[in-house]
Amino acid sequence: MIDKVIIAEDQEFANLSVQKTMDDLKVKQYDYAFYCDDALAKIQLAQKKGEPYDLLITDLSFEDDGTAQKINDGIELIRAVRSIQPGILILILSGQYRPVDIHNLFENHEVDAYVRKARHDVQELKAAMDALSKGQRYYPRSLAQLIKRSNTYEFTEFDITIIRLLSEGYQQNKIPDYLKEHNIKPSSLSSIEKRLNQIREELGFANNQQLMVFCSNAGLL
Amino acid sequence: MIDKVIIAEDQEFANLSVQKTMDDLKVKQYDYAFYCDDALAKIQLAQKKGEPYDLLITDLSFEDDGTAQKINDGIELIRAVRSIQPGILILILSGQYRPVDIHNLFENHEVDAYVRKARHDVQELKAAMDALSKGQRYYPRSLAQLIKRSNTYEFTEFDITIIRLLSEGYQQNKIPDYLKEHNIKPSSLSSIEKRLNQIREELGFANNQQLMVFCSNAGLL
DNA sequence: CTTTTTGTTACGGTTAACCGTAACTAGTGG
DNA sequence: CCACTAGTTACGGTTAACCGTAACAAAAAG
Repeated sequence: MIDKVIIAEDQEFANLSVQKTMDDLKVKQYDYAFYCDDALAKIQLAQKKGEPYDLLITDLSFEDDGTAQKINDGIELIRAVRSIQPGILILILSGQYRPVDIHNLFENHEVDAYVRKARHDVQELKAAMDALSKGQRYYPRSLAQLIKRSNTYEFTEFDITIIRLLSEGYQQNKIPDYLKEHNIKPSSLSSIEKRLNQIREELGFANNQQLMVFCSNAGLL
Repeated sequence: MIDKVIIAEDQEFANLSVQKTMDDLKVKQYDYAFYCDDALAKIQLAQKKGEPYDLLITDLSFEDDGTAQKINDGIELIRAVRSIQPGILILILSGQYRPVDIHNLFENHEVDAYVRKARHDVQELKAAMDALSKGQRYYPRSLAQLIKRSNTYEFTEFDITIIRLLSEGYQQNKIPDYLKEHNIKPSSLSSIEKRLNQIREELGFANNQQLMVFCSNAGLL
């Protein structure tokens, strides 16, 4: 059973509605936080007291307002939480498609459920909670399809570096210098050209501009 | 006074919380819709009955689920509503920065208030409602700054066409053919080159890839 | 230690993109 | 009707990007 829940969500609208849903579901105890740091602190404290949370419901993107925070991102929060309480259930509640991030979460089995802030999100959340309480995971299949479709291709760290540099206005023939300075393994112009060529071919893109837009939309940059 | 409100918001979480806020603010009557078409129909009906809404609270992006809809976008909804009830107040409630869209809304004075789904959105919404009931507009200044910063440059329709074609993988020297086919006025390769050059210069970009990412982030494509 | 495989780099030819200049066109105003 | 201006187009030279091939290096397999 899921008796104790912590909600990390910076949007007040969403936070409130999730709380209300917890009421509807008769969850015995839940707390909420608007900042990752606060959520992490509460989880840590509960853990020390021997009354750990069963489930973390968290957004992926947190907005930076004035107050300085150590953690300002859902992914980082998840990693931090997993390091202090590996067994906690994690439910992602996110508004944006961030195919790359989500793909990683899927791959590493770091999360147990995913609910999008979308048309029937309340029902989705209830269904997810139901699945979790039965020991199941919960991924809407629409999401799984999206991931597959938009991220068949596996970008390496090297790829992302190149693409990032291009998106910052670097010229291809100046990238080798940058790579050498930063001790990145393949650093020749040939390697860069070959890699870009391969990526374009596999994704069926005609030019780099198309690739850039794709990566931008996928949240790679 | 704002006595009668219609809420158009597809996210159930947000819709619920807005309703709750209307309760808190003692708004006499409010209705809600999860689809643009539904919202528009309600506005039309109320208008005919001689009991028009004072305020429309709407999201900008609506998700396409199975059900076919005539209107599937906040901007379109606003235009449609304005055409049948020009005097209605409009409050945007949006999660994403869409600099281009928002910039247009600002420019054309089509909206009366803007609230972002973010950290203190409930207070923001209450403050916006307060301003509106006093006959004022409500734009958070953080947003105004963002607009200015990210959209100094004014893209023409021609610019956007070119950029769109490039983002779809068109080669520059094939774009003239496309333009001629579609009877778009400047159609020579020279014009395209010159325009791109000018845009890059004004925005301080070194290559097209950088421009593409910028346009993608600005929501131009 | 050799062979094979895999990956990286170097080089040259080709194509596309870039950039300046000049010719041409259309619209404006005298 | 003739300048004048702004915008468009045509052209040629330069640079960057693309692409194939072969040499080379490093790791894996024999």
